[in-house]
Amino acid sequence: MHVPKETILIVDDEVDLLELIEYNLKKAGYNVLKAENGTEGLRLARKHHPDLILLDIMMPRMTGFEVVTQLREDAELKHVPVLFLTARSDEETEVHGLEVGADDFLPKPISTAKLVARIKTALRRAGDAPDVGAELAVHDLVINRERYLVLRGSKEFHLPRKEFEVLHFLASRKGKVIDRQTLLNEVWGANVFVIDRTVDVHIRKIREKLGEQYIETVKGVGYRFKE
Amino acid sequence: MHVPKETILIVDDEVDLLELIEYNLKKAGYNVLKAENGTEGLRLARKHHPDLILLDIMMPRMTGFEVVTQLREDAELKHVPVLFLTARSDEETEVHGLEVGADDFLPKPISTAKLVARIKTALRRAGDAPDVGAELAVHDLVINRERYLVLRGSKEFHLPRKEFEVLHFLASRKGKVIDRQTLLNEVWGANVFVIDRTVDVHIRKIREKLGEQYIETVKGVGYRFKE
DNA sequence: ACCGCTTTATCAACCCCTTATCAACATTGG
DNA sequence: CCAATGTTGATAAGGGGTTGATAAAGCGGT
Repeated sequence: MHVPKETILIVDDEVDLLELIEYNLKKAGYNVLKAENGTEGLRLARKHHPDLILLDIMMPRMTGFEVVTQLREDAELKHVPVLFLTARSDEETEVHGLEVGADDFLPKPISTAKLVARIKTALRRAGDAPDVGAELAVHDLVINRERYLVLRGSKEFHLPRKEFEVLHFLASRKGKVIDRQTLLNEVWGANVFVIDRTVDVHIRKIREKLGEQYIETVKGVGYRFKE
Repeated sequence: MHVPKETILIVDDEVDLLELIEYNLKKAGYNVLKAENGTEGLRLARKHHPDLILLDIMMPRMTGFEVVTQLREDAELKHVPVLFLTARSDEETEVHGLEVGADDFLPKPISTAKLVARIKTALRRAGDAPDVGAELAVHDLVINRERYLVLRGSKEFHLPRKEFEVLHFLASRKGKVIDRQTLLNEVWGANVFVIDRTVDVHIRKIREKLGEQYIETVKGVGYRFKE
């Protein structure tokens, strides 16, 4: 069994440190992406979906806090663990960092052993989350996330992105009733200005293509993928 | 809407510190369980399923490491977040602690603000994981809130929203008599203009579907879920 | 211009609340 | 002790309003 290496994004404006950490993490077996400021970090995160992000707080133009805030609003990135790495270790900063949605708060400098231990821990936790693999088999369907494709037997269904994401989200939590707001938060991303009637339309489109037998309406509450 | 407070188990052999932390966490709104050694801590954990465990490492008879190892082998407790809290802050100990399955590693002493921030973060992450505690088993019924359905054996009952909420509220307080006004406040929400005869009708609907054997009328007072 | 996402509009279903009536039981006056 | 009356809950039924389904059109990007 070959385990693909996890990818870690490091964002720090001190280039020397950036390269030192990169060296150490690569030696520990990770893929590494680098960014020298928050804007670039966000861009790389959205493009490559790293498994974890190491983030400096004090950076020109955009602080680490702002980066995390933006990450947490993005449906695709909201569950990526973020570790703050900074020389500023005053209490207020730390508390604020954790509250804004970071997963850990590490002093700078930090030994490689400690850093790797913290990274492993964060990745392990993220692995506990309902993060399904590339394929999700449910009922007589196979939902393949890599190929954006749904299979029933040998028949292929090509769903557009949002429809696919909605189906995938419901199927990955089959049995559970999901309310529209949760769907909007998880599939569309937080504070995106979208009316929740939109969800109905996507549900209907999915039912048109796959049939009525999968998604059940729970009036006044939400939708559920039948068990 | 009622939000049950999270329960935190503290395990430390220094009684003074135990009580100090207890005081601070209670003030922050948590339920607190205390244990003065690892064995007792494990016993309490298995009995009460706390939402988070604060664990000292250096304790007589059983170290924190051993406690975590045992916790991680228990299916019911393997996902409960564990925060180590200790005066020993040498690197080897910390790395080992994280590797053995702890979620965080905090120096002792620590300010209340930092401690609470770390606790919140750990609980938030745990909340992302699948939630097992959403089921309420009572009599021969299983009331599953996240699936919004009631099971008796293999038979499923789909109750509309209000009926479900009423049943769930009564069942979660089985034995207690609940008067109509309380039901209206808790299920319908405060300051909603609804006549309390409405409650009767919903009770009747529930009885029609599930039978008479669950909800008992206490004349002049309210309703009670039979024990 | 096509395609996918979102909104809007209309319609149908059904849930929730009310109302009305009846039954059970308690209370009061004779 | 009994009848009359009041109180309280059970039951049946209907209307109003909320909610979801559906069709269709607008919109923005590729």
